[in-house]
Amino acid sequence: MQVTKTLDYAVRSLTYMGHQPVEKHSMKEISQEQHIPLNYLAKIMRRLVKKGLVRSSVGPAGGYTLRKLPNEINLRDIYEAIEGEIRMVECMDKDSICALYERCPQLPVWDRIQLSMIKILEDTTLEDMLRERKTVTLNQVN
Amino acid sequence: MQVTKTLDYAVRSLTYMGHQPVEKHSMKEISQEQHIPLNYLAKIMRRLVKKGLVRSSVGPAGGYTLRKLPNEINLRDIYEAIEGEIRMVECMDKDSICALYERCPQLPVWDRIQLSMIKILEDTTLEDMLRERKTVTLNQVN
DNA sequence: ATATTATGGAGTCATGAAGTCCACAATGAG
DNA sequence: CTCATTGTGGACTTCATGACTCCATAATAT
Repeated sequence: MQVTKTLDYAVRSLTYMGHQPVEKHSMKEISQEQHIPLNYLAKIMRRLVKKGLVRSSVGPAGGYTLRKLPNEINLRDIYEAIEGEIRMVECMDKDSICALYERCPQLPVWDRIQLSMIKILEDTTLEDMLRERKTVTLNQVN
Repeated sequence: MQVTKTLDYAVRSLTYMGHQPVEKHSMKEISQEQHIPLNYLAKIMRRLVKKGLVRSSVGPAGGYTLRKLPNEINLRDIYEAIEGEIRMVECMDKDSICALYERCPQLPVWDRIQLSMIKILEDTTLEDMLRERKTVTLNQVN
């Protein structure tokens, strides 16, 4: 039940791009600014492109741009782009116990947790996180 | 962000024992009834004993008993007995980015999710899960 | 005494996260 | 046109961890 490094990288890259949403950002730039291994970032960006979160252009002066405004991209989108569908439990031991003479008493619990998680993820946009950052920065300056 | 099989086994064993909370249940019995590999269950039970959730006695007619009533054992206890402290994020890249010129804009989000998760886990007791099971069983009979 | 039950710890196996490498494709600048 | 720059696709490596297995040992009821 952990946030993977890969997801962390993705979120960081996107928040970074969200700073100037219209500009193009090269992989190299993102990698350096956010301290993400270049080759690994490449892999991550591919997924984000494929899932339609960012647009890419190749060649010199190529790079990535957000496809939507920061307030239109929520964390669920990002999560699912990287990790796939959100699911906390695989139903285990399908054949014998669960199916036959009792139903899993745990499932409702994990379901509730999962739902509340999804809701929070959906309610949080890139913009929220950008705001978070600016506030903190300002606090630190004062 | 997955419920491990180990945790599943633990919860299932405990709900099973919660059925007759005072009785002693041998590992073999639990293993067979719940379809959990005996040797692996041994490992899990050790943790539950060490963390004070169940009491054990060895020798013939030995076995395990719940140390508290089912309504006094919540899922957080079980979770932490098996997986250790609940924590969704390790703060990554501690040295450079986070600490120096900005604070992580993601942290508040993961915190919120984690808190809501913990709350639900705490609010759910073994008894709740037992009730769940009985209800379902009755439904199936009718 | 002995069979039964739990304890402790080492060892195995498979999977997946995290990261590396490299050959290839697109494209803007001179 | 060509060449340096930037992204794409995929194979490969490394390491940690979950999910077991095995075995030798300790306690104890009969």
